Amino acid sequence: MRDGPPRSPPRCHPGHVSTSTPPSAALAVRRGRSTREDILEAAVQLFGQVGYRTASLREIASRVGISHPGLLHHFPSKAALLAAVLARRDEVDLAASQADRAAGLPVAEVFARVVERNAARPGIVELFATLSAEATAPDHPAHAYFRERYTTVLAELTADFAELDAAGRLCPGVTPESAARRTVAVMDGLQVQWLLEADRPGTRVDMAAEIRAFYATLAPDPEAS
Amino acid sequence: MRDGPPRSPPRCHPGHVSTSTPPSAALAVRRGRSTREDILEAAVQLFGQVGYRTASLREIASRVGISHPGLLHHFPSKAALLAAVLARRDEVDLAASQADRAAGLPVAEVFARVVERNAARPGIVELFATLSAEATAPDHPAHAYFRERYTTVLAELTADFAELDAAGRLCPGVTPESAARRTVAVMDGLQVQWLLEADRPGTRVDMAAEIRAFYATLAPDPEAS
DNA sequence: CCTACCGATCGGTAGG
DNA sequence: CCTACCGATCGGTAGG
Repeated sequence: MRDGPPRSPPRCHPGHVSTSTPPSAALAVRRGRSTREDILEAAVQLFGQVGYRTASLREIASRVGISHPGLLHHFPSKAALLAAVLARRDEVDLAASQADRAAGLPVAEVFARVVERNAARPGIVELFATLSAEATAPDHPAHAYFRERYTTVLAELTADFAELDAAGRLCPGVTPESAARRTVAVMDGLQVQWLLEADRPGTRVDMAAEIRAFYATLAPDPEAS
Repeated sequence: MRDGPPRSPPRCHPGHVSTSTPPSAALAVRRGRSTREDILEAAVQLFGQVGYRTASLREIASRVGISHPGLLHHFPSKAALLAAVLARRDEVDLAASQADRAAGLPVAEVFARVVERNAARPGIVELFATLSAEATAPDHPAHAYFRERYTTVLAELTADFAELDAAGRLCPGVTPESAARRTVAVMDGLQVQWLLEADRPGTRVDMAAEIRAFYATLAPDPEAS
């Protein structure tokens, strides 16, 4: 039985390849773009599709158009590549969320936008859904990362809900910590449903809408009534 | 780098090994118990710990005390073993839930008990959390299984919530389908948090309590107020 | 960045 | 249920 990912030709980025590109330019097709970036992007995709452990450096390298020792020239080991992928995601996501927060958006909206951005990039959702389950194993190279990530996110969210609670806007009977856990859980769980429905676009969950509706049951929008 | 599971001696079942067992009986230690059962149990554990793709037949076989071709005598392929594991779980879980329903327990309690049973068997939780994320890939051998599973569970739960809704007991603004999706999502998401907290028992999520509290925000218990 | 190679491990089969 | 083996694939290294 074959379980691996289907082989695909090296991926190119939109705008980097045009029909007028002469065949002789094929080898230079990545010119002007860092190989490191290409590797990171391909790694996000494959880690997301098959998980970290099943993904092979050879497959990632081939999608970028280099050999696998070539890849190891940029990242000294498979675990180092994973770490770089995770660090990159954190940078990008954190920056976007902080911008939203700085713009004065309510916490509920900041979260809904995170989900909205995710829904536009299935590869990222696959990556985190697959990895967070895989990294549940204590000897997984991303185990510490995900533990810290969840601890941090839960603490931040708990603080946000505690603020709402102090303002009397948290539903009675719901503790800030419980609200935080549930919010993270709903986000994670909806992603699995969403991924499983990838091939029936019509009936797919609208993750952002669900999150907004869910949030409203925890801390009703004061302007809504 | 080594990513695989730590090697462990063949597992024995409580009650099957006593300190008075003579060393010469070691090879016959499985007598009286079906090898098939032992294989299934070991497979649940390893699939849960490292995922289906990373788990090896050799490791499972060695935990049972047989060779890997010996394992293939009982299950003709790795995918067949996975199918058997999933079928077994469905049998057991379905029977327990139907008994609870037949006993007249409200839907909320039936679900809380599913979670309670899960919390007592970390291996099963690991199995489903890991597999459901892994099986998100369309070419995974359990992809169809999990698609059907989610479709079925969501449909059943939606029907349950529609009944509550008809009785006027569903929170306003929440559709039965949305309530179902959220319930499943919270269960799945809490499991990931719970698994990541495996080594700090004190602060671990109480999954069943969270589910009960969550459910109460969707369809408040009429006797509670 | 390459070719060439290493030891290890994989699922499955042959043949008993 | 076993030993012995298969072709394929893995992460990483040597050496350039």
